Amino acid sequence: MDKDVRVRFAPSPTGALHIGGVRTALYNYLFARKTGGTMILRIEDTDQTRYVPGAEEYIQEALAWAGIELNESPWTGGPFAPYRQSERKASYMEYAQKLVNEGNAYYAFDTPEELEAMRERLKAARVANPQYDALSRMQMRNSLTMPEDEVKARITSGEPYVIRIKVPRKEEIRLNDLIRGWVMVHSATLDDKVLMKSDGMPTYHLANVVDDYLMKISHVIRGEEWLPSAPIHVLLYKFLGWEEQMPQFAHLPLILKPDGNGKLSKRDAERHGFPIFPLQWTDPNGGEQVAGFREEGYLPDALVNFLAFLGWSPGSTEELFTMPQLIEAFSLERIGKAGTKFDIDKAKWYNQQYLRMRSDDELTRMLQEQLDKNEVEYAPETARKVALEIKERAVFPQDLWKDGAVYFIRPARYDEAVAAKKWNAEAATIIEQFADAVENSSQALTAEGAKNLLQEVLDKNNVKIGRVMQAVRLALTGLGSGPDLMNMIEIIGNKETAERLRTALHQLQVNG
RNA sequence: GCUCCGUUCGUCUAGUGGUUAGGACGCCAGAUUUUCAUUCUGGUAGCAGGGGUUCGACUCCCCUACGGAGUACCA
Repeated sequence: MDKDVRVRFAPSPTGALHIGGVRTALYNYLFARKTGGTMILRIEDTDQTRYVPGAEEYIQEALAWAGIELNESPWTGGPFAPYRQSERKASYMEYAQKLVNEGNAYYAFDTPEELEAMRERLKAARVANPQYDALSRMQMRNSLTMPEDEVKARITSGEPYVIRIKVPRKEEIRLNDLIRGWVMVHSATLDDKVLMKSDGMPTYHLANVVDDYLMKISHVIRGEEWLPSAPIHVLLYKFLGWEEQMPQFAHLPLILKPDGNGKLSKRDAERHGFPIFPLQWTDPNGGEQVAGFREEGYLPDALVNFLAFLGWSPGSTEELFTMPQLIEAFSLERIGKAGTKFDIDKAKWYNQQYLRMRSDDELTRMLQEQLDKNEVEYAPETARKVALEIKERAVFPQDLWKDGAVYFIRPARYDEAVAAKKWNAEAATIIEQFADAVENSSQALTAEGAKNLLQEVLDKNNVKIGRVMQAVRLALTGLGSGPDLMNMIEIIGNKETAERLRTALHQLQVNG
């Protein structure tokens, strides 16, 4: 019988959400929607020393921006609240206690120095796997090596202690990962992980198992970095008597740096000049500011599409998928096993595709935003025409402004290389006559009208169009490249056109 | 070191014993164009290596190499 699908994304609020985290959240979300299940967000804040103010708000805003909706979370609430582990603190000790009572966990009083000494000792003895385990625990200070009343006395006297899982000495632990198949680990290679810390908080291992059980999580979809500790989690389900309710696991391939190898880091992103965080993030401590995809002009649906394809593919040759289409096509089986290098060029291509699919209204609004930001005066209908004129060549919304500025602002200077090559007496003559013709034109020039007018001038002087167009462009925009000039004349109008031509005639030296 | 995971064009990938190994990004070339971009067309380039199994392996098994992750009272 199938359980209801309930998945969770469980970030810890230690800073900005990494792009890999966004992908993990996305896969959880797609799976939940695809199966008609429930998407849950749980904040894993059991390490108070690493808590960063603002991180939670950041996570919330980032997911909302990406279009990842939450059915249950600290913000939306839900039947299994609270969704913050720090607020569930009370429940963990109960289960840890149960584990101790049943002989599956024990109290340990070792100081950090003693632990360090133990590791050194084992290393010196050339033990292959120096760790706190079945072999070494009987040499340590814990409830397995101390009389019961001494343990009690230490605890009641307030001596700090942790609770460790008692990993069986010899046992095959098997787990059927949905992406990797059967994974088998021998218990002897596992160490007695701390379950409850001396500050009374659980570690990830205990907290995630307890909460996943209590929240009736059906599938744990998380990064591959968790695979090595998954056997510990399996053991906990077993010890707690929850084997039947144990969720299915799916460990996602990692996102790697674009060159060389290794996990993608903030440093790699900076080195290559692309963001790694969905939103801009300001470190509340250092005040350091790092870029976000959103601020760099990436469209959320483009980023989502790109991210979805980083480790997953629908099996068809289509590449453009909106969120509903992703949901429709998604399946865990089609997630790859191998790590994936981050390719920003592909992300840019997606952005370009999505940008040009935006409606005329949206494109216009994007340009207007840039115009306002740059304090440029404009007529709304002009902004619209320019936006449509630029749209095919833009990758980011800010390109609309970058390439569109010439429609609103006269050239402040003229590209010297182009001037040297294309500006000559012949061109100047044509441009002068063209300026006259534009001024004398009784009606507002259309692109076609402008073209005809120019052609007349050219014919009269017996000059081919290719010889002067670049000069006209230079006169109108100051640049050597750009969108169609005749359309530009129509957009900026007769007067502006003529004035720009005159100014250029004035400013540019004729040589040759 | 130890444990686990992985390995198809530069990159993302399709491919589940018999394919000219397909697509996309990038790159290169050509066409179009008033330039650049767009668009279109074409091209470049790959099964890590070695053993098996089989009539036949990219596909299944083993080994090696290489890469990654984990190895905290962090998640």
